[in-house]
Amino acid sequence: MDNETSLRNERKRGSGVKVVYDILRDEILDLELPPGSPIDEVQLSERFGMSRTPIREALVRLAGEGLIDTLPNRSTMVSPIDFLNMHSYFDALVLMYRVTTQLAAKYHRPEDLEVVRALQAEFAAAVEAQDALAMISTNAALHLAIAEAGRNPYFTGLFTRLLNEGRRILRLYYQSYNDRLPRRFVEEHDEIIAAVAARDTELAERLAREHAEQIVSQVQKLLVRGDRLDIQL
Amino acid sequence: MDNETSLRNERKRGSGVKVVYDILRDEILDLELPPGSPIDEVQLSERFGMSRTPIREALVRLAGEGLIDTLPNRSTMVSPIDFLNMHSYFDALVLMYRVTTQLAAKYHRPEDLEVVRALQAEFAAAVEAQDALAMISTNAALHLAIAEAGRNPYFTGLFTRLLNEGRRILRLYYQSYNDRLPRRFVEEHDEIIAAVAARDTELAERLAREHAEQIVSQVQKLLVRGDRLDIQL
DNA sequence: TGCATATTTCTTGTCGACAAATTAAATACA
DNA sequence: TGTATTTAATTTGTCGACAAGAAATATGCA
Repeated sequence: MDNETSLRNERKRGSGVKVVYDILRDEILDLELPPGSPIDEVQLSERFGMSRTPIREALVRLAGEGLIDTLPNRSTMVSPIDFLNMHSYFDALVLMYRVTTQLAAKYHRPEDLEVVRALQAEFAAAVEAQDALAMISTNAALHLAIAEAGRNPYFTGLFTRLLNEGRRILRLYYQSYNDRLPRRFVEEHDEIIAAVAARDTELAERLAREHAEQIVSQVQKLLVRGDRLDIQL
Repeated sequence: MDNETSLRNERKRGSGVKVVYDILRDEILDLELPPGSPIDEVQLSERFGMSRTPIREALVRLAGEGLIDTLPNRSTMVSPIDFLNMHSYFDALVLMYRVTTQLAAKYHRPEDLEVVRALQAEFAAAVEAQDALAMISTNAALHLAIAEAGRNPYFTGLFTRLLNEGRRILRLYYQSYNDRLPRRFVEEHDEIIAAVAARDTELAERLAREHAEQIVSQVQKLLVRGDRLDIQL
């Protein structure tokens, strides 16, 4: 990728770290860098046309979010997906779905709903177009927008992290996303948004819970199928 | 502190970052570095007797946990405590109390309870000795041990962060911790531990919730009092 | 040939120095 | 005297180089 190194001289001071961080983060979440991939600092510094210092800073941040694992004095690699403790993940995901949606119903402002509805339209379009990748990302963006409307940075922070992890997992199985299930998700989204708009916290929470459990059970099915196919990570 | 610089030559490769990180983290949480304090890299590098590189790495990690704020190309400082959005904090704290205790009741193993009971004994001793600082730290350690028994790293991660934040807040008001309220906490802890040991998830969750709300309402009283005293941060 | 030891290679961790951005100080001007 | 502009000083961001630790390779010995 020489268009990255060519940016060497026109780069603003301090922006280098963010660029590297963003690109690597996306590549990890999109599985372009699959779990277990070795991360070589000099290689990256050559690729991005900068010294190892900003690269290392980006890597430290990625490690802080659990996206890469660093073995002291030894290699660093993309974090494996922990299929063994997946139930922990699902527990946390469902709870964050519930609580962020509930808080959104409580604290949202009119302008929040505009963003949410726009993203829901994008999600519906992705479903209509059978674009599984777009479904995954717009779905995450939608639920994150709802969470933002709840205005609790602690929950949105954890939820962001969980949705990112989910992006990696779903990426593995996006082929299986071609049945009619996504249409049901569109309807459920509409119901959730309506409950949020009506400030019905109880209903919003219940719908979010059912929606989340729906997704989880679906993903779990995919995981079981994956295990049978001996997918290794 | 020359005993820190004197470690210059006997330092193991790679340990420098951890040392700086741990020390700064404690100093921030104990309010030895109060919110808003400027963080100077060269000053720290002189203090710890190492170059700016490992110092910066430690600072990046601290920034990742929200303990310091970095202004690009400008100074970096200890993060202020956000009193305006305190309710977000309390919401998250109460929920984590509830969910981690509930999971502990579900998933704990016998050896977990030994650790928990030992920490509860420490907490009781701190209460008996009227040592407010020890109360704060042993209380956090106790609840974190309970959370660990629940075996959900996502929840324990967020809970750790929240308890740390709480350490900073309580530190502000530890003088006010001299009434008989802590004794009640000891009893509540005993009840919670008993419910966890009995694997009564519902009871454990309810007790944890009441316990957490107890603490929150108490801290809120302190905060109101603090505002009246015009404490600035 | 098989195994232990020594050597080389490779990657990371740390360092000192320089350059850019910002703030503080100093100077010029009305 | 007060304000605007220029200059100096301070602090961060980046760089290239070196050293330490671990892995890979080569060497020595039975």
